[in-house]
Amino acid sequence: MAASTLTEVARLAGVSPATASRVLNGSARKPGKDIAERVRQAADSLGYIPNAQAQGLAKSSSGLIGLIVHDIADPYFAAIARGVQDEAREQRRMVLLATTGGAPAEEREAVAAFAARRADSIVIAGSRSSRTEDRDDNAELAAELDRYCRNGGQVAVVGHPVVGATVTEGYHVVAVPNQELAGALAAELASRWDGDFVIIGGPDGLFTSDDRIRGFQEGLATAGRPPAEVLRTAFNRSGGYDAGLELAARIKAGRSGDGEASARKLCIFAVNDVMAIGASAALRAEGLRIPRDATIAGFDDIETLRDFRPALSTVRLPLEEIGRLATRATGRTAGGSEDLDDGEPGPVSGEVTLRRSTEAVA
Amino acid sequence: MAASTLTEVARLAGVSPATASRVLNGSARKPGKDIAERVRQAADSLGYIPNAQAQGLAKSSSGLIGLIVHDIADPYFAAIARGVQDEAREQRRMVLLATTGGAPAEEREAVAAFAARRADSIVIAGSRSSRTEDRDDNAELAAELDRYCRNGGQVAVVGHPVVGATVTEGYHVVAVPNQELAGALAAELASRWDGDFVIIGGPDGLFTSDDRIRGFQEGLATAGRPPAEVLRTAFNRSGGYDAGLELAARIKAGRSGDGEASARKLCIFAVNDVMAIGASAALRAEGLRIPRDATIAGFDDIETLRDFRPALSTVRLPLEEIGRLATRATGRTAGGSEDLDDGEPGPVSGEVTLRRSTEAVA
DNA sequence: CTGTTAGCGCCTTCAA
DNA sequence: TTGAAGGCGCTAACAG
Repeated sequence: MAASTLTEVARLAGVSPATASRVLNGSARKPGKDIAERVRQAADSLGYIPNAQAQGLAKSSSGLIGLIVHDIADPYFAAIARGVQDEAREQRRMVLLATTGGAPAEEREAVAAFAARRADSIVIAGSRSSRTEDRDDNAELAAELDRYCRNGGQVAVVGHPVVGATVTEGYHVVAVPNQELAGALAAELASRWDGDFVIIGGPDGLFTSDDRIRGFQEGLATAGRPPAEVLRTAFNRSGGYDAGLELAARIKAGRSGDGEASARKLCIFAVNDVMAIGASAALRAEGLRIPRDATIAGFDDIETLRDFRPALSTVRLPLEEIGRLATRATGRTAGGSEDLDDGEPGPVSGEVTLRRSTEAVA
Repeated sequence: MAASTLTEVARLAGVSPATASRVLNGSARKPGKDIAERVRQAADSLGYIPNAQAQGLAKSSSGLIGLIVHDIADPYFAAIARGVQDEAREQRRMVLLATTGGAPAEEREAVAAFAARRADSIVIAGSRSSRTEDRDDNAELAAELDRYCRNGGQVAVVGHPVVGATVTEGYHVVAVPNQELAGALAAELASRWDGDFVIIGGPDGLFTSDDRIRGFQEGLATAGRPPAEVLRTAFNRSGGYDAGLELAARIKAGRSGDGEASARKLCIFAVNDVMAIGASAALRAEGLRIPRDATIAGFDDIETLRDFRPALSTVRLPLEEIGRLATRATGRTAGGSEDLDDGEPGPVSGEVTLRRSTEAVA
């Protein structure tokens, strides 16, 4: 037994499919009140559910919005996804999910899949990368996106534009001031801290990571500090853990050592909270304590991690709002009375949040 | 400029649309090698992307799988979502996401929306509830699901069956042994603990919560312990926090008090990790320490929370696998050579994991 | 092995 | 206001 169709409803109500269609959807012209009622009754007596595929085919628009993330279980992406989902719900659209692990090749695939499903818009939340190994894939991704836009699709990217995209129409970027905020964080830390700084960063070429590193270094420079050493590692908890082990070894060596300058307490900046937590875990595992033996700060202010102790200093990012903004940027319904012609989403703002993990301790 | 169609490709290749279709998809019959090549070239010279909506309409099947969760930003659901997404990817299907906050009315809506999109299957991950206030909505949800199944849809529910569902075909349940595991946890704790137990539970009527409470009580009984008091609160972090405050007050009162039995150290069981973390935060905020002043255990073993200190005793649940199993249960492709006719997914297994938060301390 | 002919379910001109 | 006809892009039966 298949789902009942509009034609069946029409027949039962004794009208033409066209009329039934007009009743059951917000068509421009309104049918007679009496007839409308008959149709509606027929519809739910049959448990009629419109076939969105057919509707989509006919109107060529699907009410679908595609969301691309690295990993939906990563709280950073999960938070953004929540924002996207919320906004989509308000716009009465549905979210299609794709996870790519950050590989541009898979992102390209995802875009193609969304295009195939005729998604009205696509939100890309994962960080862009400029690693040379990804160059070709990035080019293909850009091409795929261009095509998608040229066919009328709307794209919003969180953070950085996709490398090599050439189309401008329908292409939006939700700018995240990673660099400025990292700079502000560095400034704050430098002002209450006279030890050395170390940065735990993601792989070279990851924009988000690179921006935060650059900003932090600038902040240090402005404060008259020398640039911090940068440890490159994976952009996740285990990367943070590895780097943490490395640092723990150094700290211990410096401590038991000959009392050189290296014995000054280290302030660690991990380019995201999850990495910072990993690093903290490693330090702890090596018997070091925060903020006693070293201090540490992260970035993002992930909600789930706020109960950690010592509380993690970080930069608060309105992740949910970012998701919402990205979605909204792609969702302008035609014919708004607004004067502003769908201006780009205002740059989001973050906030340096110092907590216990970077407190100076006697 | 609209996306190019199969017909255009066919024309360019000088063949009929049917032939083009046969080449470009894994049709049963294989066209001539030479002709196939021509079609393929035409296709990607035009940047052809098949219209999934049209394909779906023609084949009445969409390659879509609907996922319903309470909140995608909750790490519990995020983990399950990852499993679903992984499996879907392997099956070359896409995931449609819906979040409902746990309200049966919204779940019903989501099911209807999935049905409209002709999703091949639906995975429901949120806990069922039997609260009387939800009775009507639950009934409607059940009816909607029944209809969906009758129309050939596949449904998998994590945990408990939906209340009132009457159809059996296409209807799968991934059983989670909440009760048994909670019992095992209670047994372990009781064997190394002689203080009082308290349970922080979700609202009355939430199956997952109720099962875990019941199991824990049984475990206590088997160990010859009196039943624990149950505090009802919201099924999330802030619920845990509230209950934690309440308990903190009691502990402090008992401590400074007249040295009655109430001074025995309390062992708290929160029915999920997130609540346990909330409760811990409250205790800490009130100046109490774990496991010194009270001990606490949770349930789920959420990955992101594993770095908390003191490490949280809990019951490990293979969340990702649960998502995968649910998806697989709905995804049997026709014509497998398997002998087993799509048996229900084997019950998942969890594991009691005792860590520092329940350690006895001098 | 290829091409032709019908739809899949709906929307949207057009004419009545 | 309502109905009839055509098409959205593709697949699945038929014929050749």
